[in-house]
Amino acid sequence: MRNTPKLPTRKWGPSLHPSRNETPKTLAGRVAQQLRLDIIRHHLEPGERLQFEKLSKRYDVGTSPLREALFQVAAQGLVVAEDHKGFVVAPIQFDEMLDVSNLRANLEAYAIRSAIREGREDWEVDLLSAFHRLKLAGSAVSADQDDEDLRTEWEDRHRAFHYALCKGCGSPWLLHFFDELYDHMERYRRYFWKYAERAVATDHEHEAIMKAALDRDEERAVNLLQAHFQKQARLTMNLRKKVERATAAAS
Amino acid sequence: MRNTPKLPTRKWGPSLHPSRNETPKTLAGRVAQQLRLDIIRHHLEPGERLQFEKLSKRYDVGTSPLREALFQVAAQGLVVAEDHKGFVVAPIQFDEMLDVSNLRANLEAYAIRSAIREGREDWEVDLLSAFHRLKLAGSAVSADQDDEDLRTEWEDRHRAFHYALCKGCGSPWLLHFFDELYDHMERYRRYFWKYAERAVATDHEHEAIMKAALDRDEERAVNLLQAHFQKQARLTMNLRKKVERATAAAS
DNA sequence: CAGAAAGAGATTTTCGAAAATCTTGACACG
DNA sequence: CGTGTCAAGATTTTCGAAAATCTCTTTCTG
Repeated sequence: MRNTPKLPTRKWGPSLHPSRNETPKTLAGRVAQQLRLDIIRHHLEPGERLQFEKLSKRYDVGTSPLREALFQVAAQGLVVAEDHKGFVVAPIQFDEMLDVSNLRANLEAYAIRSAIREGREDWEVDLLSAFHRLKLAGSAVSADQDDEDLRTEWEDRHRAFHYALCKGCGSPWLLHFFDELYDHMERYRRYFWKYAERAVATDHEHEAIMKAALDRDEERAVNLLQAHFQKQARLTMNLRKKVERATAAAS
Repeated sequence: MRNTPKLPTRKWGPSLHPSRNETPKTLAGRVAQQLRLDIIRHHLEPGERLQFEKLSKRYDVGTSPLREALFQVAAQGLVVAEDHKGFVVAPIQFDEMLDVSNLRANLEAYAIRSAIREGREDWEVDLLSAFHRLKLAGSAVSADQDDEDLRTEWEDRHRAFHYALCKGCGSPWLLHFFDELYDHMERYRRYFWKYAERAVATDHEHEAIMKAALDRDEERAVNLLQAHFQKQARLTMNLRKKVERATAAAS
């Protein structure tokens, strides 16, 4: 045993979404996180130009960390960068939303299959508790449909539930892609809050999926999941028409 | 028609892998590209520390563009960043390689299904020509198995072939993930050149997949594709043992 | 001798200004 | 009237040095 190389903290996998883990210790990292949230929650408008002077003031940082943050978020697609022309908040595009949704459906179906085959005990436990947390948030939201914070809490738990579903698959790369896609999905979903009627009840769908997963019934679980996504897609299509009518009428 | 908003250059989708499109106009972008290549082609060792002074000299740039480049590549997972401790070339890890391979198998299967259903004429044409280019490179390589440039040319065309296979699916996000994963895969494959016997003939496998795709035979195409990946996975497992024996013997 | 504290040196991170590039609008020309 | 050129202003990109953080060795203490 010559030289014991100091063991790395994380096991392996892509260097992962910095956002959901812990708060970064550098300015750049923290700004990147804030930027992500501001975009997902529409505190920055889709298509808005992100000028350095403005952002510098807004986040109270110099150009270097700002620039680094912007690149981090750009790599994820939430902002788009053009050389020598600066950065722009990614536009809202329905086609992209459907693309993201379809990919998620495929990815999660794949994940759930692996999880059902290989998921260990703690996967089941986590999944169960994630569902209950989601359910609680769900009833809170339906009690007061316009409370922003409640809604945000529900969003977080909804993400956590789907994440828990996938987690058992044991594929860091898949979970990484999950995070990236979910950020976009959440952004789109929040966009629609402005236009849509609220709170489509989906608790029982989630419950059914979870039960199938815990029963280790691969086909049933995947079918329910696919149906879950297809329903979302249908709703999206309807909203699309609605929104397009609304914006057309406004001009 | 009040104000015609100037039409954006790219249609939609994630702001995509800057690497394969065109050379960036900023220093940071160019350095990022170079960095990617240097890592994929093992001009920078796995696990190697990337210090600013060294890299500054190597690429002849200041800290700002270097830092930005590093973040771009880190977002892709080819380098890992740790706050206040700098950047490191992502280590080689067999488990991760299998993960990447499995995900690719799933993603490409999904893509090929969509492509077969929705792919237009130009998809078929591109696929056919990509295959021929691959085949030519293949025979060049088998004629001289140790020529680095030939090998690199083959790699590029191999990527192009798989890309062409997926391209018809019309999902920018999927193609984005494809690029990211393929970079890692290529890196691993090149890593094994050092240890493995060369040039496993796979032309006929590629040809069979392509034919099935052009016949629009979904099931056949997907099955062949899966088999293609499984074969790779088996080879990888064997190599893994080999390499581990080799490195164990060396210490 | 083990373990904590402190300081020097190395390295990363951030800042502010200089350089490079893009945009806009005025002006000249066909 | 449309088109191309040029300069001024706005904005992004890059540089080099200052500030902050980490690492490693030494020293001190129990």
